[in-house]
Formats: sequence, C-alpha cells, structure tokens
Amino acid sequence: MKPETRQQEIIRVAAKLFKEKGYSAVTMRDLATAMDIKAASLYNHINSKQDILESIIISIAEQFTEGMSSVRESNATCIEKLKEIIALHVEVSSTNIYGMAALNHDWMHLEARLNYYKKLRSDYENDFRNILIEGIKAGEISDIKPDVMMFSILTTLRSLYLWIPKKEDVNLQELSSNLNEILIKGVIK
Amino acid sequence: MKPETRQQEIIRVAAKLFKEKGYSAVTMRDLATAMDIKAASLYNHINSKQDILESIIISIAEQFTEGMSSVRESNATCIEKLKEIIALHVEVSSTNIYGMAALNHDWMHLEARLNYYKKLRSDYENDFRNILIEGIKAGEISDIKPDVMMFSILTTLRSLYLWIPKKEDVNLQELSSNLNEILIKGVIK
DNA sequence: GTCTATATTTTGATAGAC
DNA sequence: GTCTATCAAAATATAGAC
Repeated sequence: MKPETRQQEIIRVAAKLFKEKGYSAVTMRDLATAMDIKAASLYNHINSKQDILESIIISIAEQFTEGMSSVRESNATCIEKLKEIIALHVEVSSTNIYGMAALNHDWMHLEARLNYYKKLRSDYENDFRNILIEGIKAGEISDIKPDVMMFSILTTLRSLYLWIPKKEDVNLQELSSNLNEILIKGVIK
Repeated sequence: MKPETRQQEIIRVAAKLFKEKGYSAVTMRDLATAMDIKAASLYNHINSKQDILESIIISIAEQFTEGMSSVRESNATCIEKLKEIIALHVEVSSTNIYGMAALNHDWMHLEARLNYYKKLRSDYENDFRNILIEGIKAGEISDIKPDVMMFSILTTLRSLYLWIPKKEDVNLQELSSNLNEILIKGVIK
C-alpha cells in the first residue's frame, strides 16, 4: 500500500466535508482549516474546487460501472445477479462512505464531466432494469413494474452510505445478507 | 382555495430551485430572476434566505409528524400500519415534490430550528421502529434487524420525490400499491 | 510545501426613491 | 411592490517570498 499523497489526503478530507454540508457550502477555507494549512496552500496540490469534486464522483461512478459489467456478463440467475448488485453496493459504499454523498447529491455541480457522469449513471440503470425484465420473463421475479422495483431497490442501495457509519460494529457480510432478505423476500413473514 | 400570496409564491419557486441545485448553491439573485424581479424586492416579502428554508422544511416535517401520529393511534395490524405509512409518504411527497429535496438534503443548513427538526425526525423514526418491533413480536414480520428494515423501507419512501415527477402519468394509487407489494412482499415470486 | 498579500467576483442584505 | 444604488463580508484563485 503506497502512502497517501498530499493530493489524495486533500480529496479525502474534502469528501468528508462535502458529506457534512454539501459541495457548495464547503469553502476552500473550510477545507484548508480541516487540513490545518492556509487556503492558498491547497492550490499547490489541486487545480480547483471543481477538480476535487470531479475526482471524487468520477472515481466512484467508474467503480459501479466496472462492477455492473461483471454482473452483466455472469451466468447467474437474475435473483443471483440482484444479490451480486447488493454486494457491489455494500462494497463500494463501505469503502467510499464520504464520497457517496457527493455522488448522490452533488453530481449536478459537475461541469466538464457532467455528461460523462450522466452517461455512466444511465447505462448502469439500463443494465439494472434489463436484469429485472429478464427475471420477470423467466418467472423468477414478481411481475410488477420494473421501474418501480428498480427505484425501490436502488434508492435503498444508494443510501447505504448514510447508514453504514451509524452502526460502528456493522458487519458488512451480515448487512449484505439482511438486505438480500429484505429487498428480495420483503418483510412479511 | 385562497389565491397564493407573493410570499408563498417565492417559497414555492425557491423550493424548486433548491431541488435543482441545493440550498447553498441557489443565490437570492437566482431566485429573483426566477420570479422575474430584482433581488432586493424579495426582501419586501421574506426576511432572509434562511427563513425560506425553514418554512419549506418545517412545514413538511410537521405533516409527517401528524401523519405518523394517526398511524400510531390506529388499531390496525402492523402490516396495515406499514401500508398506511407508505400511503402517507406517497401523499406528502407528491404534494411537496420540490420541498422534499430540501427536507432530505438541506436540513443541516437550518439554524434556529435545527434542533426542532432533528427532534421531529428522531421521534418519527422511533415510532416507525416500534411498529416493526411490535410486528416481529406478533409474528407478522420477519425477524430481521428492525433497524435494517426501517432503513431500507424509509430510504425508498424518502426518495419518492425523485421518482414521482419522472413518470408524468404516474397513478399515485397504483404507485402506492406497487410499493406495498415490493416493500412488504419483496420482489421474489 | 506553506506562507502573506491581494485581485476579482459574488454573496446576503439594507436604504431610500418611486 | 419594485426599483437603483450600495455595503460589508465571503468566495475562488493567483503571485511571489521563504
């Protein structure tokens, strides 16, 4: 494991602040204070506040894209694929607790890479939807509107970053398995 | 139906802008432009940007509190109570599409009423959790960690505001019933 | 790699005329 | 109820010394 560069440290601390107050409300002075240096010194390591946001969001979005690509090409049943997607979100969310907030809520402040981000997200959702449609055809999955199903599951998975850090002792494998139960089998006994 | 006051109009337009960019990124000049007046003129109707945020968030939070109070005091089974909560979220979200964004993502920018908001939210979650615990005891609901169940259902419900406006032809009763199926019975056939 | 000093723009908000 | 004019503070970012 290479030691963290000063740039990576700035991006990591920035993500934490973005999660607390949102990108727009965090000033370069806030970030500098959190790093225990002056605002001007930040610019020796990063080009702009905007660049920090890009780094955070695009890096995570590409992790989801890669993960979905594995799921798409696997030979599993649709229910198995759903479980893989749940595991993917638990994995990426738990290793990017702070960055997930920016991904979910600050993507609209992207400038140069806004369209690239939007494409990654819509491709991801299309893959997800196709898995559900496939599952309905195969009789594995309830014949409910696939969009409502996708929305329901995906919003839960996208919000994991809010929840994981609250439970300090959270066991990720157990969380994954609880979510499999709830999202796939529902809560009724 | 009384006609909308100028103040109410400003708050409504502000909520729409807050949903698009977040509270911090919306300037009083943005809001004025959207109202087709000058920024200074806004202050004839509202005291501050902060006051607008308070109006939006507290009003919706209190609607949820009232709704939960009805559910809590009803004599229904726990599964029935869950369905009532789903209906409550569909109702409040669909009548406050724009404001829901501020409720979910800009509450941390509340100042004077931050603690009041936090209390409403934590009371709401406690009531929700108690319904689930009751349901597990009664054997109605799967014996999975109530916190994971609540998180899963509640994040889906809290994100409805993102989803409802995308489907122009959305039938709210049908949406409610689809969510009942998915959240309660799961997606597996 | 960090600092001080500073340029430039934008921000929320007020005063007072109409 | 809206305007013009304006303020004071805060924002991102740069220049140049150490």
